Amino acid sequence: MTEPKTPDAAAPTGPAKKHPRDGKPHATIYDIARVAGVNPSTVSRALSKPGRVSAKTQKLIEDAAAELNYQVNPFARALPTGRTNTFGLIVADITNPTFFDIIRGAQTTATVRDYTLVLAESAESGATELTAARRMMATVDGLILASPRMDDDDIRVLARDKPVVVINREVDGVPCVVPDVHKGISEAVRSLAANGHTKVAFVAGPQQSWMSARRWEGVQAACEWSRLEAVRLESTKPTVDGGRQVARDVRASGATAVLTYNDLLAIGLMQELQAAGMVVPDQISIVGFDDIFGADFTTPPLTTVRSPLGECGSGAATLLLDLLHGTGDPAATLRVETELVLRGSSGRLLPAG
Amino acid sequence: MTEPKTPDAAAPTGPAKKHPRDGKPHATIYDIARVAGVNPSTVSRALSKPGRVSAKTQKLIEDAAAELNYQVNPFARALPTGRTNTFGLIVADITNPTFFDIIRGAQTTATVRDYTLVLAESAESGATELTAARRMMATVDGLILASPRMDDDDIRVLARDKPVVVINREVDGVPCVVPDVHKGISEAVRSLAANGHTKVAFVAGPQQSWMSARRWEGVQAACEWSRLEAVRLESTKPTVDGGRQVARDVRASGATAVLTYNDLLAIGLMQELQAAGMVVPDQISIVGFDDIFGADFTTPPLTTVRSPLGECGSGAATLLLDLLHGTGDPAATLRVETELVLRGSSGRLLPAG
DNA sequence: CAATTTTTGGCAACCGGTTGACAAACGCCC
DNA sequence: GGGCGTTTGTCAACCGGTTGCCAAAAATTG
Repeated sequence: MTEPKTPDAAAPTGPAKKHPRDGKPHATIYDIARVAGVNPSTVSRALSKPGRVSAKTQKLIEDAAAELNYQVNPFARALPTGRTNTFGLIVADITNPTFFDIIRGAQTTATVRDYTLVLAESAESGATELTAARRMMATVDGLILASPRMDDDDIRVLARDKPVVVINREVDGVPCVVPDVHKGISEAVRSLAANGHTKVAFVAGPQQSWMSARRWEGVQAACEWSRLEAVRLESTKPTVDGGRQVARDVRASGATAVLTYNDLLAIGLMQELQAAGMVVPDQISIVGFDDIFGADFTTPPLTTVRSPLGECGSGAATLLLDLLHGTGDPAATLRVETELVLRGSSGRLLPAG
Repeated sequence: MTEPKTPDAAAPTGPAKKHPRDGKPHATIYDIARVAGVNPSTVSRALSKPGRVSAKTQKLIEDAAAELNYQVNPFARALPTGRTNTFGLIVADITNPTFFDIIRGAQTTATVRDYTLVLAESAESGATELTAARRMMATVDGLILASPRMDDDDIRVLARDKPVVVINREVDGVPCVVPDVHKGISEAVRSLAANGHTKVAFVAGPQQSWMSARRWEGVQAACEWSRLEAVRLESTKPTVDGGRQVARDVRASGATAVLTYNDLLAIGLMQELQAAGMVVPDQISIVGFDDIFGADFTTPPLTTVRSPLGECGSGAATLLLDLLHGTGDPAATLRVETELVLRGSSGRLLPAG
């Protein structure tokens, strides 16, 4: 490049390769071997293969390691073995609180099982997601995809390389964690029917969302069973803002109860309807999905079909870790139960007046 | 351990070392070298040192790499160089939405600058935090500590090893990103004074929280300036639940306006006071801190002193990355501005009646 | 006490890149 | 065409662990 040639002017603070920043380089197994008076390979075994060396040398080595306060170099270990004790989690959108709980669940399980979590997001784009996934694949032992936007086939290709677990979607041949919408939705619809509602609107989520399709199916089925009329409305995006925007369609639909693809839509919708002077739930009932953080901050607090998101995250992590350790079914689907959380935003319809 | 001795029963699916799961092992620079008819080191240079090889061989090598769809092995690269293109972020509590925005900001910046973010949490414990930090240090190029709970000295020790940036706290000699509470708080207190309040309570956060101390100082100073009385109340924990618990102390204090250490406390407090029949803001004004996600879901929506958390996250990441690339001041403090977000939970005190 | 089995530790190759030193090849000028 | 400086590519050592194989040492047995 355009660098001056004077060699001694090159390194200002001179971060000599190995020395992290200041003083001494980190201790290696060779240092330990020297201190303990044994061979490096013996140190390696003492530190990773329990029972392979005699108790005496074990102690010798451990003492030396402690003295030098040795820490394994994860890269040196990963290079020959391929194991990193790390797994990746890719979410569609970090902005979306749905994923907060999933992240938390996965993170917790990771820590407990002595793994490290690496996080990435796909910005709701299948292409970005695939890129992120590919990049991650190189550094992790396995991957969790939460609400993936990429094709089934892409997922399967990834899964051939290393264990992959999918959340909120079912992909043939890949282990999945999916909330079973049935119970929660039928509870919700039955509750609405019992409160005198006859026409229910469903505000759908993104087109590519597998989950949105399942929820609409569930709503249709439950409405049919309870002999309610169900109409589907589209949203522009699955956010609070999207909820506000769909408000006029909701009013135009003539439905007296609304289920939305997720809580954010429900919250935005409720805000907009209230701003227009409607009273919730007297004039319209609103039911969300997921029971995200903050769903009970609203007035009235939001009735919602709870998906145990934290459980999804930790369940997926457990599935993955089991897979990594050889136990666990490589094509198991973990179904978690949904349930209605009845709060104030749904209830009996008051006669107009 | 208690493992059976039969050696051939050990590997059920027998994952042959290198082969990820199924077929062929990944391509290496040696493979590329063979295909392109050059030396491996030439391949290495072509792929990482732009301009070091001739355009002709460059192309030759790139084609071969594309054909074999080569991906560098990050471990092999990290081993000699020590660089990983990864940095860590440790937050006190993933449950706490304050950190959501910080995570998001950091993550975004990381992606833009082609870094990977590794996440960990400390469960609000200084000891856990230090352990997590130590563990991470080995695998990352740098570290961001958000609202750290460990000692200043521990932080400085870490910072000697690799670049560290701290959010929400000031540590001498370590680059920090801190919201400057002054502007936001004085706006808030002035607004309260203008609305006829004379006695203000501050609900404090965790003892070890540097930020809580700064906020209390800020409130005291601003109250003095506006000639309001300020009292300090303690909370058990900085959560919605903690907010509920502190409600009786708040009533007992006789204050007509409350500032809380964070929004969660404010939300919990408001819920509890409303449940007890008090009207917000007619009987009591409530002001939170941070403007977290969901702060505007409440009724009335929460007035709060906004800290630009996303900006903190991205700012810290930028600081760190600059440090890693040699630019950037190793002891700079980035101050971000706070501001009052006036919503419905604060206002004029109505005469009792 | 010798013979045999089991432990235990050492040797050396390997994982897949990076990099300093050096030599061959090249372009340029007189 | 010889002398000189610059590219460009090669060699070989190295990063720090892991692991198969073997021999020495220790424990067990007849």
